[in-house]
Amino acid sequence: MWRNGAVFQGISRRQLNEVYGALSEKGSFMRKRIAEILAAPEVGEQLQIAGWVRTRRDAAGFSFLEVGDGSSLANLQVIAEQTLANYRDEVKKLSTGCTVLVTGVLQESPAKGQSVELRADAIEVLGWADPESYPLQKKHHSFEFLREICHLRPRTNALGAVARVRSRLSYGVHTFFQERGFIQVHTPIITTSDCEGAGEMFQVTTPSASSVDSGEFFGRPAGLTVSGQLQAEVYAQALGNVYTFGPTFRAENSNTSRHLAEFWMVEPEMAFCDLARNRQLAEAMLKFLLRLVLTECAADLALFDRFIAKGLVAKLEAVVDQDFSHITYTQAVEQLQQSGQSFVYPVKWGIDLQSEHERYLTETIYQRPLIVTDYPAVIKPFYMRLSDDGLTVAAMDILVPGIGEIIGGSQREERYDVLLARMQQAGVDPLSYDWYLDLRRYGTVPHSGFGLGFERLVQFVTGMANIREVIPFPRTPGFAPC
RNA sequence: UCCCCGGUAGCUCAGCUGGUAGAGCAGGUGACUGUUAAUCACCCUGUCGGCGGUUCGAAUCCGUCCCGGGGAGCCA
Repeated sequence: MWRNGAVFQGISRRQLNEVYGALSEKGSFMRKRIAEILAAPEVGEQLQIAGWVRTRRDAAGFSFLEVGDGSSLANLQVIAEQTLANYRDEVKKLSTGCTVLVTGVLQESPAKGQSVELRADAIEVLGWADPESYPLQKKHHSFEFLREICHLRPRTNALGAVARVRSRLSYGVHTFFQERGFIQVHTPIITTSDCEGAGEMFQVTTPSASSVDSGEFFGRPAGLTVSGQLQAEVYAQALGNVYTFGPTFRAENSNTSRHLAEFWMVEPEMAFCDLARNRQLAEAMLKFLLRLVLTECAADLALFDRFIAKGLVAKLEAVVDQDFSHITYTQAVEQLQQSGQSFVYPVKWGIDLQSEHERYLTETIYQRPLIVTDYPAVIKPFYMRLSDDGLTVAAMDILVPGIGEIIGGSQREERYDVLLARMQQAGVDPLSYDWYLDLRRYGTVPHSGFGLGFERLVQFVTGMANIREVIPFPRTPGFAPC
């Protein structure tokens, strides 16, 4: 227990009291997170937990309460004896979803299923959950149903595990880049530049925009960002290596298990960097993140492995251990043509690879993450660097089994004349990208970067089939309940 | 947005070629039990996704809209 002046994990007792204290009607208390208790159980320790009742089972003269507080997948079993003052009136009426504050002593469990359990000295009910109307039951629910109650779904095992893994991955993204000297840049969410080729923009304006002189709040049409790349390039060409990690918006009417209208994207941008190093960084980053969750989220991954995607952990371990395969677009086309596989869309040099092609490459031929580079210039955006052959650009896609494209990136066109010509070919007005051209007029540098769809990463790591389950509050066409 | 499939009790689903509904789980009551998706008995539950049409009669057939799933496009 706490002693005055003690510091726990760098947090002072006063700070912890600010967070956890004074919640109970019986005065302040010091709850211990179940994850901490189970990580280093001390039999005989007097402690307090607070959490949600997962289930209550009655035995002769006492009840079992399974209590979870979200700190871990595992719950703590509470023994509630009938000698408790409120046993008959309250404890016996506890049901799934109720919130309780339990004070007691940790003891060894005589039965199988758990090594320790909390023998309650007092149980305070903080919140009831009427079993007649509480939607969550002690049984499996479909993810489609849970999506309709996304304010309650993080209380389930699977969605809680997703939230913990997602948080860890987010932390890992920052760790990876910060440890390598990358500067985080907060690129704008409201933007007036369309990152060409990145999809439809949501318009941003205000009903009273007409009261602003030009009729546009920002003096020109504005929208929610579809990519932070162009602005990240600005900072890369001042600070060297930068990254941006923030929300991204696409107004596409996409209805798939891999698309959201609002999602999070990780976009590093490196000055003095070519496509090969860009590729290496992307592979290193993915392996770093996978290694992180394999070691730090093992219990949550085990849940996914068992119930969501059999063999998940072995698959992730294999990705960490193996080198990613790398082929050029031209080689990909040849291999698809020679595969003997018949596709709905015939493979021909010059067409973009379709989903069926990408899946066949990564799932059937290579059976591991695959990097495809050097795509035809005609199917890629103007900012990608034109290669010496004049036909291809220094682009790369990283394809993973089950998801398809998880990363898209390129070396950027740093030559003013070539960039200008590519803009004109693409029908992009150079005047509206004058600031972008300035970066090539003054002290231009070869540079590269990529975009990682964060939710697709979480999907890949958790094995969740639908991207709507790996973001807390999914936004899709016709859906944004809270 | 396009193609295919689906929408029936709180949840997961059954309901053949039209005759206005049923199971398991959950919930309630009781019994039993160091239980752990506890067990046993009894009880309760429905605008059959919305609207319109065909028919004596529609959960069932037709049209349309909404929502979900699978695939595609767009992409991350």
